[in-house]
Amino acid sequence: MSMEYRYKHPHPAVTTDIVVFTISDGALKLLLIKRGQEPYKGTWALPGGFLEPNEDLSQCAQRELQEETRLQNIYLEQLYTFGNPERDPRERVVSVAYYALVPIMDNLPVAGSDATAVSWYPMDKLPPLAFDHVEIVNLAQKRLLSKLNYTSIAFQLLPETFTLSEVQTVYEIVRNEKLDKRNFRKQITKLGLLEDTGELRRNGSHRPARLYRAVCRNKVQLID
Amino acid sequence: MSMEYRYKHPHPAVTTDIVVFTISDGALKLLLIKRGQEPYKGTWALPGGFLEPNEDLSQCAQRELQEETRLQNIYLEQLYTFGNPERDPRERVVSVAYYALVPIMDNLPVAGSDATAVSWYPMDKLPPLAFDHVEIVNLAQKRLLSKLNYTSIAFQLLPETFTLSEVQTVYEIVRNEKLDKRNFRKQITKLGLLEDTGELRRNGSHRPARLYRAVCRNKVQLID
DNA sequence: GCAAAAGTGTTATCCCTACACCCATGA
DNA sequence: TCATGGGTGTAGGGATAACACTTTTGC
Repeated sequence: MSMEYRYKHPHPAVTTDIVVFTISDGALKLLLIKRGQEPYKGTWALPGGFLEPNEDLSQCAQRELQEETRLQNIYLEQLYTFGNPERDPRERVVSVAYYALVPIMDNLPVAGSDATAVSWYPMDKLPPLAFDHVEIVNLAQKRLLSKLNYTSIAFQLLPETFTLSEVQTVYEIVRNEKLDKRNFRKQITKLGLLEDTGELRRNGSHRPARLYRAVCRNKVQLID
Repeated sequence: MSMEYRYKHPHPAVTTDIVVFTISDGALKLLLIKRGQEPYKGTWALPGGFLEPNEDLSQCAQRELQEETRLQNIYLEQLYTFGNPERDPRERVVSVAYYALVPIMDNLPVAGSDATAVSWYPMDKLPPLAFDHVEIVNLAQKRLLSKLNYTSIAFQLLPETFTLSEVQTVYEIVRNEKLDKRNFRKQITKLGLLEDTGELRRNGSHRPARLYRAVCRNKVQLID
């Protein structure tokens, strides 16, 4: 394809970048991709790419996300749009940033579609990032933290069924503080978002834990 | 200028649209502009326009806002980015929406730079809007309402100095409900955001009201 | 029986809500 | 003196925060 696209006025390129969070090994982690081309070749960066002519912004983010993780039904929300004229050395690029939450899993998928390196990094040990991606990541973390307080977003970081201790762990890791077990359970159950599955999980050599399900896992809602 | 801009891949046009709110005559009002050209010629629309090659997104919004209102130092915040491929019939347009808050004024400026009609509409009597602007306006109103609860954004709708009753009026109009005077005053003063100017405003035939100033009017901050 | 995580209540404090009257002024 | 909006306090109920022991299981 050597076709050219012509416009009477200058048009910036538009991309989406996705901040993909998950929790594993007791830490909040971020999905990064090692760039295979200039600029910033060899530097870690957020997954993302150019907007196709006939897709909506969220479709673009979803497509890019799936190309990197092969994951379906991942929670995805628009974060902010970054348009500093200098943010990409090649040309003017406006990037619509999204963030995504991948549920806790035993085997985190990282298979990239091509030979590029893909890896989960703990938020407190991030490598240097390309472009203005540090800024995007910081904003996403701030948003996640504050949404935890007034929405049911935490369940997007949990699998279909989970124990109350696992919910508490999500809150503790994202907020980076220990919480009181009894108070936490009172609060979280009072919200009416949890349904007891009636099943138990027998884990190690200790009392089994009740398994719960989020009443509406498909939509994040305001609470209180 | 008959110059053409060429790209190897299709690039959408990028615009900003601004949802400009103010309060007057006891109602939340929105600044609208009657379109002078197709598409949607003669229909009311949000102020906004194309991103220039060397300006940041917020600069673009600020510039468009100033061209319509001649106002400086207006609070401006990015809202959301709209990119439905069908949202503009001419070409693919991605619009970064902002919202702006204009303080209560006696003489609201509406002088457009050119001959276009510019007008403030009460939110409960909006005319039909061009493009997807209804959607943008609804989202902005929702955002304003929720930010009122956890930030000091209300002071952006007030002049330099103001009475407690005026603050209460802002809350009542945006939230569309009456509030208890004593409880409101206790809450708002407890936040530590208000500074007593020591001056009084003598208004009508009643006791004069104390005038207050927002401690940090230049930055909107989280409260609680 | 012992280690390890699950589960469970009470009390003191703070915050929110409901509610009604006096004050200072201009006409 | 009257009409108008400005200004003030208290009491009851509900939410929040601090705090420790028993239960169930696997080994």
